[in-house]
Amino acid sequence: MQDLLIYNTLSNKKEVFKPLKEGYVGMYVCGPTVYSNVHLGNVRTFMSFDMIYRYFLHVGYKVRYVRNITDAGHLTDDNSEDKISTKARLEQLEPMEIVQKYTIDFHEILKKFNNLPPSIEPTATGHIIEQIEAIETILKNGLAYEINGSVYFDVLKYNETENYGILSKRKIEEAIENTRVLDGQSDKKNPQDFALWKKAEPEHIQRWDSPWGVGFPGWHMECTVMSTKYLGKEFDIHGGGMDLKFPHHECEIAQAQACNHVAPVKYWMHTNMLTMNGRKMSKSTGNNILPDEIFTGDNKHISKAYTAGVARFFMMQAHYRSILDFSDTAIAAAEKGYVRMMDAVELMDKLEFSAKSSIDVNKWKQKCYDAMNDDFNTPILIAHLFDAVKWINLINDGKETLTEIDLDTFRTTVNDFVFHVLGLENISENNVDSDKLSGVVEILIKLRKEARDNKDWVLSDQIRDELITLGIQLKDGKEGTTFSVN
RNA sequence: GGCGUCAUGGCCGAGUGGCUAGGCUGGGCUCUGCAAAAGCUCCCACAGCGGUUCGAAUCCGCUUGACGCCUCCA
Repeated sequence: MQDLLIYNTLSNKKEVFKPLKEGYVGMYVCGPTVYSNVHLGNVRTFMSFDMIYRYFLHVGYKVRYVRNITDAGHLTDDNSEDKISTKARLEQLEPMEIVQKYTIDFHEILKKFNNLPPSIEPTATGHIIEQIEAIETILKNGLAYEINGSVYFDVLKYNETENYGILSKRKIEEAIENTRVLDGQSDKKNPQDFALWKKAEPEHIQRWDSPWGVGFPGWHMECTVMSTKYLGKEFDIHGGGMDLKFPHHECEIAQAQACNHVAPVKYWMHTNMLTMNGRKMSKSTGNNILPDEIFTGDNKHISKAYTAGVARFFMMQAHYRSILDFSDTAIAAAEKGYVRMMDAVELMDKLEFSAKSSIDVNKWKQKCYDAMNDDFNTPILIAHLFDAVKWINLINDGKETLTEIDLDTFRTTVNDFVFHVLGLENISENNVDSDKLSGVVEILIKLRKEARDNKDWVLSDQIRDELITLGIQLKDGKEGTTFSVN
């Protein structure tokens, strides 16, 4: 297997990926808090890791991909209540009804974007016992303290022997100086300390018994517990959005270290933000666009509807570690390129082989793998795939040739990268009525050919123009006329 | 205020110390009844100011600007 470079945010360098166990990959990605609809920015992160998951599978790794559902414990701004409970009260539903509603939404959206489901999708509420056990271990190890029914992680104590800030590159001493002291209501010894367990006030709906009384777990605990349970005390990759680096992932490291006395993760991977109007998409600020609004075009930021495939292609054209700015012109440009690529891929099936090859297929194929092996560089991969698009058209025109073996390699490689690695789908396959439609269009093409043979340009152009208003484009070539549906 | 990231041609977006990313748009040509599609081709950018180097968009420093995190967020 060729070397695969991964940018590790722990070292801020590209490193050669060496799995803990040869041939196996353990990957944990922080999933959503299911208290509202996922927006396009959330989708980008999961889509990036879907691509990474797909590539590992493609090159032959056995992957256990764990992605959690946060259905409890995620605290609101004022730290008084968790998000699920707040939403439950607002919508007058059971917390688990909120969880169910938005979990289903999450799954449906990701499916539309052709994301593969993870191997395991554990929930925070399903691991309360494990979380309590882990908190007891941390208490026993002297790195947490209980006050008034809540348990907090003792960051300063931890920092005496370990490095709190190893991931986010913060220095705890400076952080203390720069932390605003809000008021005296907190039980924490130090503002940097974070909750492992929170006491539930009487009005709090989600609550569980614990050695410290009735309460609920802190946000960071679930990921530590579930990653350990399903991937081990040490595992290969932990991913998530850039904005989770601090405090969430920093806390995860501290918790795992406090429990198991070992650094939990070999490679930390962080995906960058999707912006709109130059600002991060965010649920709280309202600067976001929902997937369904993309599909219907019903959002002031876009001029028309776009398919999930186009949106996926748009995101794959940028590197996962770069900020990507969403705009109507950007996604419209991506759509054109996407359609051109898909048309070529479809045309590829009809190509015929020759006695000689005029293209070095194996060299090109290697370039595709080199791109992906360099920290999953999908923009470079797509650039190479557009070389393939060009060749497909040229072979079709008889200006380039491939032998039977080369053509076979070529087809397999294109299909592998376009469909299996990038996870794109061919739009025409989604068209249920495509058989009937193409039958009708073929009739019109035949009628138009008769008109053209009779030099009846008025009729032939009328057929062509009226079809184009329906989004059906005729393409006259040497071998006759074909069409595409937009 | 602290920490961090980034500044690329009309737009979107890759990138290595010297050799054309790619997509979209626009111009020209081929093909075509005319178009479209497809192909070929042109428009050779790298925030500013210094420095290192035979040579830097790519390394270093400073300036300016943008964004992210520090408080819930993928």
